[in-house]
Amino acid sequence: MAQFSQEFFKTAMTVDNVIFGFDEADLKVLLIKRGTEPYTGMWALPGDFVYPNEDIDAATARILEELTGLKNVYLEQVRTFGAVNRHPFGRVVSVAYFSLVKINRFTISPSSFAQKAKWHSISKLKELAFDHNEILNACFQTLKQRVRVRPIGFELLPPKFTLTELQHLYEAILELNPESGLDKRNFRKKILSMDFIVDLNESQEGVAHRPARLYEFDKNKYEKFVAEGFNFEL
Amino acid sequence: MAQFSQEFFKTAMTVDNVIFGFDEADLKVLLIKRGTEPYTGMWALPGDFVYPNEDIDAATARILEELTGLKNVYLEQVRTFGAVNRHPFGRVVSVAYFSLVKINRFTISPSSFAQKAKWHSISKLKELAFDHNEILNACFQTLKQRVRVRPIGFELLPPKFTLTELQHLYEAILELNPESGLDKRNFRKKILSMDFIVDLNESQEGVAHRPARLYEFDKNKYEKFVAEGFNFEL
DNA sequence: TAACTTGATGTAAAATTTACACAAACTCTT
DNA sequence: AAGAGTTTGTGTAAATTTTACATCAAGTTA
Repeated sequence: MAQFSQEFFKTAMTVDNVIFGFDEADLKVLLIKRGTEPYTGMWALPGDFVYPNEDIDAATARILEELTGLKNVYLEQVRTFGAVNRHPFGRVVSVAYFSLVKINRFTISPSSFAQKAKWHSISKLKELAFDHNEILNACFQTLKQRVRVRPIGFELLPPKFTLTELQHLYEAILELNPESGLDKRNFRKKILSMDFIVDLNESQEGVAHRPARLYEFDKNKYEKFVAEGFNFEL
Repeated sequence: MAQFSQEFFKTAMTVDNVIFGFDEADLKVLLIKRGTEPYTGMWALPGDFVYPNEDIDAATARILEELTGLKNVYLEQVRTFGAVNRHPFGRVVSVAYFSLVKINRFTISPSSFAQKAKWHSISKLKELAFDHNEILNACFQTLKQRVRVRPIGFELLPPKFTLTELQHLYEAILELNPESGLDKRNFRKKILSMDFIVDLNESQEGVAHRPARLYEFDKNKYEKFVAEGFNFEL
């Protein structure tokens, strides 16, 4: 084993956060336009250095709050990227996270460090700064897996949602094309068999067709079922 | 965003590796007895600093090879632990990996950095150095999930194995007690329906009972099936 | 009031999962 | 060499889950 030595204390840590949002029928990612070297002017994941006295999770929550104003957001660590030459200015190791936000519940903070920030459809991404394409992709794959086995999709929807919205969300995340998509009746059967998705006895208003019923995700009920051995699976 | 500054280049990176092995009926972890400060004399995960010009994956492979002599081992990154005070000597961020080895295919290297290394049953672990209990636990949970959905259990078995051995392996990893365990006939039915687990037409020798047939995992066949859309699931 | 759009709903067939018990093959002991 | 001891290997029926599929209902707009 290497001797304990100051020689090893020369790495910089960053976090990069893949912020997912869902808008109508599209899964989106919030990217910033870089205002500083390197990769100035390119789109990149929002991220920052981890401060010396800051936990890594906290750094991620911090940049998310700076950018969106949101606290208590769903956040999950995915993987750490530390290839020797991934950053042109030195050894910079980045811990990747993804987070799930309700896209219409906030406006991107203008006072933010980002020169410019914008939602991008996941299906139309260009080349990003650093190894951010790779990071984004790893986070997307993890989201795909998680969403089938944990009830986290709701984090992307408004508190009251219709079953069609929920279905479209899953189809977007799982990249199911319209017709190999999920069967409407079977989807609803499965969802409604989960008693923590509760019918609010309210309807949509102002739509030019039969209004859909509204539902909400009851987290407390969900946790109670889990404690009794229930296992979410889509 | 913080200005780019040398102030951030003061972190040390380590890797810690949860090396799993399977012996008879028990899932085990290879731990070392620490010979240096801090936590001298305590059991810990094998790990080391990441060198300035070394990729993180490579550092993990290096310490694994130093300790076991093995190359080309199954290795998976799990999560990064970076709580501010996790290391008493400074900011040390650790990337956790697990690896799967065939426990009888090597002897622990005496020329290793470890004062002493020993296999420990996963079910009887004491207190470990640093946050290594937490790390070990995270890796074990990840293994539990992975093993149901990827054919990695074979990495822990000799190249030729019996179906009973395979079943015991799964029971150990999934922590199924003998009788809520897997049904023998159903387990074999499922395994044998996967055509990449091939009957070698050989039998055990020297056992004091009916000898079992030997099988092997055919990775090429498996990958062919995957390419055709097959999805492993136990 | 007719046309348009999306919402809501049930059933039968197919596939998968579960539960379960006994004869076969080998070694060891006497 | 016969019997005891131990683990291997195998099939079927019932229960459950998954799949495929079409029509009427409830609103708005022209």
